[in-house]
Amino acid sequence: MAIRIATWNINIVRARADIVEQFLRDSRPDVLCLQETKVANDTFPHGMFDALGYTHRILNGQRMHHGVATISRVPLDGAWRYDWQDNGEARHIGVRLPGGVILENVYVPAGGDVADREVNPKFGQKLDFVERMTRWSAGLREPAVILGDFNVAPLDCDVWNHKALRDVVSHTQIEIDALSQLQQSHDWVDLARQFNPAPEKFFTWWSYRNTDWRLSDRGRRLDHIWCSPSVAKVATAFEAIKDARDWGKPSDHIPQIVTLDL
DNA sequence: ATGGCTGGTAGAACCAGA
Repeated sequence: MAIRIATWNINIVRARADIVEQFLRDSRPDVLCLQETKVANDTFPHGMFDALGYTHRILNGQRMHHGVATISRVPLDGAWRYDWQDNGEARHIGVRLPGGVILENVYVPAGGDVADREVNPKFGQKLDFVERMTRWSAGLREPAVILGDFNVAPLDCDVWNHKALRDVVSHTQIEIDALSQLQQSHDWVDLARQFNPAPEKFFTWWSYRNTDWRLSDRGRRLDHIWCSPSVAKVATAFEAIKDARDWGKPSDHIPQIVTLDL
């Protein structure tokens, strides 16, 4: 059975009703993992998803900040939520897909402005979050997909200008090393790069502050879909919907979709 | 040209995003 799984940092789900609907009508993924929903669970916009047939929803939201949601038109089994910062922020949901593979939807902390945990506690929290994820991942024994906004662009070709960004949070060596440790802990396969190998440039986020984001193309690849080696063997297609960066009032991130023949 | 924008909240000469 083929299942298509999407991830999208939606940057406030209630502000994006029109483009979420456009995406679901056009692309029809089976499962959509959202990050930065920025809405409490009791005010989540359920109606728009029901109307499109996405009747299975697992939420981990909070008012104003962070928040993830896993939304599906196929039944999901189980739900678990990890707090890798141990500070109550809503940044993770795990579910089990039909067929048994688990799906982990994560919003890694952005990490603030300064790449120094002594002067910027948010940067330390980001590194600690990834380190705790790594400990969890090292003990994981079942086939899995882990995806979402990891807020790290690891490769030189994951940013518009490697030299210009090497001291900028999201592309510093210490973050890249932390993400590499996480990846090695389960031999996670980076599906975007399986289908679009380096050194091809590949971005998933462009700042709102570029007046012509497509022309200046100052992007970064912050959003990722990783999977266990056994799952990577049955990944048959990968799409990034770059046009979504121009839809209506857009998110600054674009959706990506993987097809798995489970 | 790393903030030039955006949305939400509060009623800000603000905050966070990354």
